[in-house]
Amino acid sequence: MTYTPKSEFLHQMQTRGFMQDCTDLQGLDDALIEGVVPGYIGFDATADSLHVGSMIQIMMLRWLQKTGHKPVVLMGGGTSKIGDPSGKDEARQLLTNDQIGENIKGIRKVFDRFLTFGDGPSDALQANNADWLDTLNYIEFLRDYGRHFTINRMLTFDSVRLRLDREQPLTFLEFNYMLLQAYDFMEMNRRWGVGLQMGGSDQWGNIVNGVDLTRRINRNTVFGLTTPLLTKSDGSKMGKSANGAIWLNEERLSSYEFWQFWRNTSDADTGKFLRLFTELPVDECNRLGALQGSEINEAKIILANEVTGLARGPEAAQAAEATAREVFEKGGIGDDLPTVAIPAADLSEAGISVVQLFVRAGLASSGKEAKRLIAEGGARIDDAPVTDAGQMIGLSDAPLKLSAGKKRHALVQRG
RNA sequence: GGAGGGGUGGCAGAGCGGUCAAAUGCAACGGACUGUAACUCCGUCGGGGAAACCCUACAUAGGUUCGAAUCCUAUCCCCUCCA
Repeated sequence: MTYTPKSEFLHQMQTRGFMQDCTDLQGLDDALIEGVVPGYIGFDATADSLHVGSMIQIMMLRWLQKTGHKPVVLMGGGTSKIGDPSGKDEARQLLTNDQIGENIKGIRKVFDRFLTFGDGPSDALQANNADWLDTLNYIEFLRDYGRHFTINRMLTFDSVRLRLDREQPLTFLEFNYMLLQAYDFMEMNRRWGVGLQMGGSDQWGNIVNGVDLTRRINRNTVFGLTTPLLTKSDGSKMGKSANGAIWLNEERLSSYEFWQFWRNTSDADTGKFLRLFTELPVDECNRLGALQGSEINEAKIILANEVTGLARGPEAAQAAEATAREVFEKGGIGDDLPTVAIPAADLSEAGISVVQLFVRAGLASSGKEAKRLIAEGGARIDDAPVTDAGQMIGLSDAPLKLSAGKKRHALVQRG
């Protein structure tokens, strides 16, 4: 019953663990063998970067390109204007066009690392759904497309049904997201012959709607492919750390910290992450992931190097590793540690209080927290425990190493 | 439109006049153990201050009280049942 794909792309996807569901596995496989298939994934333009939660989709686009097809990055410039579709939290504040434009630029920078853009047949293409959604006319939309969606069917989709079952509100706006996303797919099929939409498994319903709509309106057969919802072995969603999200661009998160995130992968996830987020051969990923005891630490270093290499460049990965070895294996100082310069204007005669120092260095989110850290004995300066929260520290041009616990370090100097 | 229930810290969820910066669980942070892992255990967990101490907080705005997350009034929002 299980179909074994012959195309290089699907073969990779299947063996590496990217595949959850496909609308028609064999059909897609045939299309991929027959010629170049443009495939897209949509990204919200709600921040100026993406974080590791999107890595799996990014890698999928990269594989698509690597196996000879055409990745299309769809920026949700249009859909981002109406807010958060799945936000059961407080409504997100509306984004201005300028903000969305800036966000798209930032996200593009992330993709420039992973994809090759251009005009060639398998070069990546960037699209923005504002190009067609902004001018959409409600009446015409209803007349031409609304007729193709039945409420009966939409109610059967998990994304809708679960919400209704749980008696959580599902707004009309949110409900319409599905239609807009279906419209995106159809429009991109019309414009560029896009034949595949990928996404997380939570997008399944939206994707299927797009496939149906494209068939009805354009009379073209297109496909959908979803990835499993990625969770860590302890069941939590991946991508968050002490300081917040693990961003892919360096303006938001230093390469050293990015590297550390991967270095700290738990044993149980190492093999899986290697398969999903690196391009090492699957056999190698499996071998590394199966290492036992402290040996698996080498696998984690490889993971960190590979992923950091992709997202930040090989030099960044090397620098991060060198610093990590220096800091963790020798207890020294590495150049690549996050460095914070404190302007001389912020220093008094005696310097700056330790508490403030830790806050400024980003190792504590408030003075209270810094004091707590000190009281608990977790705060160190150049490896000497800080005992007095009231202590004043004089800074010079030579950096001081601040440590919060055993893992979090930063450098501070006068600047 | 009518009747009832409810809005509490990052989340979940107690409290229902003082001892409440608010039980408990999860998450987070520090420590012990280790392999920069997991598990377990211990501690911490609103903000400012070196400290004494002070300041914000239990949907919003008022009020009653010596004293309110707790009572009253109005407003907003959510849920359930009926029409």
